[in-house]
Amino acid sequence: MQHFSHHSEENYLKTLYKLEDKQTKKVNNIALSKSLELNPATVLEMVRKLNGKKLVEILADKTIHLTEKGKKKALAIIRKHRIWEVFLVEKLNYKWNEVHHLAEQLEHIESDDLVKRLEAFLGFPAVDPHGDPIPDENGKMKKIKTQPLTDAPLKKKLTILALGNSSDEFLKYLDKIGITIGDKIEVAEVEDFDNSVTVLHKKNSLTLSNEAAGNLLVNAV
Amino acid sequence: MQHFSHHSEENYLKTLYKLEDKQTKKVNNIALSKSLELNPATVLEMVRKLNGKKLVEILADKTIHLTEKGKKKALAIIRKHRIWEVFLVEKLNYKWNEVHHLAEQLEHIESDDLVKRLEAFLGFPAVDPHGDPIPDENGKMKKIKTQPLTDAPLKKKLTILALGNSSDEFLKYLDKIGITIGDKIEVAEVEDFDNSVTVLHKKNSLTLSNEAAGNLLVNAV
DNA sequence: GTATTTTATTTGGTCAACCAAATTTTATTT
DNA sequence: AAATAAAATTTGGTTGACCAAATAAAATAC
Repeated sequence: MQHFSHHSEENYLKTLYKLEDKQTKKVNNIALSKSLELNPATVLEMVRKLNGKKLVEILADKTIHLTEKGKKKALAIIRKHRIWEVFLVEKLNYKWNEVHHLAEQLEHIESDDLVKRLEAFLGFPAVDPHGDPIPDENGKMKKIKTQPLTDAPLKKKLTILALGNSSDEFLKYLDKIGITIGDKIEVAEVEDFDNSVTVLHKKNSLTLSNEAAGNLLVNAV
Repeated sequence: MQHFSHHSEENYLKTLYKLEDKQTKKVNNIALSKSLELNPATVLEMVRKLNGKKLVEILADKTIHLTEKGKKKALAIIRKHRIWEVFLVEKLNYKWNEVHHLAEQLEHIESDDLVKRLEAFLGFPAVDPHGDPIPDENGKMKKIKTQPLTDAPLKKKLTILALGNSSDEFLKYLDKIGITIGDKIEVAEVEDFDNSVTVLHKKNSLTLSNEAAGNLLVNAV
C-alpha cells in the first residue's frame, strides 16, 4: 500500500543538482555521500539504481552527473520546495530561517496540480524568501544576475537580491542587523586591512565582515 | 537520515479510530486488515508494536482497542487531515471530492506548529468541507448533533450539517444535484412504497432515494 | 616508481514494512 | 461433541534503504 521510495530518490536528485550547480568540482561518490550524510556504499547502490532509471549518468572518471531527465525531476522538487517556502513565509508568517525543515517535508507531496494552484494562490512569485528563483513547470529557472556585495562598486544604489548562504546562523544574523531581501544598500567603504565592508542601509551606517558581505548578493550593475 | 515509520503507524491509528468510532462491532485483526488493505500477518505484527508503545490494547477476546494515548495521536492526524482539507477547498479552490487523497499525504507532515498556524490562517474552522468536526489541539472533538434526513420531521426548515458517507461517488452526485453543506432543506414527503424522500431545496422540489437521504445529516430538532 | 592516501566497490549484514502459505486456535454449526 | 468455518498466529520469505568493515583501484606524494 505505502511507497515512500520517491522521498529518498528525490533527495538524491535534489542534492545532486545542488552540488552540480555549485560546480566547484566534479561530483563523485564521496562528495555525494558527505552531502547526504549517508554511507558511500548506500549511495553507490542508489546511484546505480538512478542510473538504471536514466536519471543519472556515471562518467568514465566516476563522476556522477544528472541526465536531462534527472535534472528535470530535481528542478521539480526545488520548485515545490521554494513555492512552499513562500507560502509558509507569506501566508503563515514564518520567518525565513524557520521554513527550510518544513519545506523539506512538503516538497515530497506528490501532486503537480497542487503546486500549480499554490503558485497561483501566491501570485506567481519569482523567488523564494531567500531570493532564490523558482523554476517554472517545465523546469526552466531564470538565473538572476547578481554579484557579491564585496565585488560591488562604491557609492552605487544596490538592491539585495539573494543570499550566497541560507544557513540558519546567517539568516538569524541578518534578522538581528535588520537586513532582508529587497533592501536597498550602498557600499560606503571597503577596509583595506580586513576587507570588511561599511554600507549605508536604511539611513544607518553598518559594518559587515568580508564573509557576511560576500554572502549578500546584489544586482550586477 | 530518513525515517518514515510514522507514516505507517499514523495510518494504523487513524484507521483504528475510524473503525472504533463506527463501532458497529468490535475491531479485530481481520477487520483492521481489511480496512487497511494489508495482510493480517502484517497487521498483527504492527499491532503488537503499537501495543508495545502503549498506543493500543489487545483485549482478552483479541479485540484491538486504542489507548487514550493512541486516541490522542489518532485525533491529531484527523485534525491535520481536516484542516488541510479546509485549506485545499477554501484557498486552492479544490472541490470537496478532490481533496481526500492530498490530505492523506499532508496529514503526515510533522509539525504541530504548522497545523496551528494553518488553522489560524483559515479562521479556526469548526468543520471540514464534508461537515466533519475538527478536533482541537488537545484532541477534543465536538460531536455535532445530527440526524439522517430520513428520520427528520416533515415540513421543518432543516440545515444540511454533514454527510454520512463522503465517497467520491456520493460527493459527485451531490454536486450534480446542487446540494452542499450548509444548505437549507425541508422534507415535503416520504414515499411509503420505497421510502424515497421528496424535499424542498432552493425553491425546487427534489426526490432523493432513501439511500441518498439517509446520508444527508441535518440538524436534530 | 614505490609508498601512501583517497576513493570506489564488494561483502555481509540490519531494520521496517510488507507478503503468502501453513498451522493453530476459537467460534459456529449441525 | 464432532465437523466446519473463521480468525489468529507462525513461519519463512521479499524489498528498499540503510550500515560497517574489508578489499580493490586510482590518485597523490615522496
